[in-house]
Amino acid sequence: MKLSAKARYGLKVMCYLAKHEGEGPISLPSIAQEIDASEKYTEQIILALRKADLVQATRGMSGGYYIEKADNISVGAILRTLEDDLVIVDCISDTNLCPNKSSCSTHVVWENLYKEINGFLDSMSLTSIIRK
Amino acid sequence: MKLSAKARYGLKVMCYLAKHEGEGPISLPSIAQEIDASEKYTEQIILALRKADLVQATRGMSGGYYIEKADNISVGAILRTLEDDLVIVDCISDTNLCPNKSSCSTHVVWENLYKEINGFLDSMSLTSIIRK
DNA sequence: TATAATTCCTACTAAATTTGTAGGATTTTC
DNA sequence: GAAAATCCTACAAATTTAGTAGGAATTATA
Repeated sequence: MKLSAKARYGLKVMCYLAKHEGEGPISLPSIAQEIDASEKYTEQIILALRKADLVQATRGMSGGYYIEKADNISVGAILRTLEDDLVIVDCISDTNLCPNKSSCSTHVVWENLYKEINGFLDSMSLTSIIRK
Repeated sequence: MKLSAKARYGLKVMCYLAKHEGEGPISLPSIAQEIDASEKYTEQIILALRKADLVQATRGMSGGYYIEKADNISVGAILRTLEDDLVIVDCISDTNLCPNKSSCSTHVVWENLYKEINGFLDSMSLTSIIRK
């Protein structure tokens, strides 16, 4: 039940971009340096975030990455894209895996824990966590 | 952020034992069959639970495992013993890892998420989840 | 129009962790 | 003393995570 490095770095990236919202694109080297990871690794993380439409990019010289509305981006949305939808136990997403779903005492626990985690993380926006 | 098989099987074991509280010791082969895992693997899981004092055992012929007070055992306590204390990110337990703890926007998120998860799981007793 | 700085995309490798197996020691009942 | 059980530790296989690498495509600017 450890959070992946991808998710940890990813949220750092998003915080950094959120702090500089409206200042134009920020280049990969700057971001990688800020979060203290290699450029190549950082790139992969941002790629995922961009494909989930949480980050915007402009290519070419003087391009880079930026965030559009930090206030509308929840921590939950970020972690779900980097952490396999935050599915903590497969049986809650793939119902075929759990034929006796209704009679299983543990299934209820996983399902409620899943909701708890997601509810909590969705209640936090990027802006809310950077101003503290 | 996946729960380990150990934790999943472990909670199943505990539910099974809780359902038979007061009926005397239940042998490893019975438990392994119930949760659909090998005896050797099940044994390791129960060993951990016993060392955490969540399960009692009697050795020798006609021995086995049993639970004392299912009502006093929280799901949180079970998962913490099988899941590295439910520490989702190392910086929340090993403070040396996070020198800039106070200025780090993400640290607060992990810390609160940790509290949220533990609080939720601690609020559920074994008995509460098996009668449903 | 060439060049440099940038993002985009995919494949692969190394390290770490998880999952599960195995073997034998110890204890207790009958 | 034999059988049935728990106890304990070491190890192997499988899976996942973390990180590296290389090159294609795009764009500003000199």
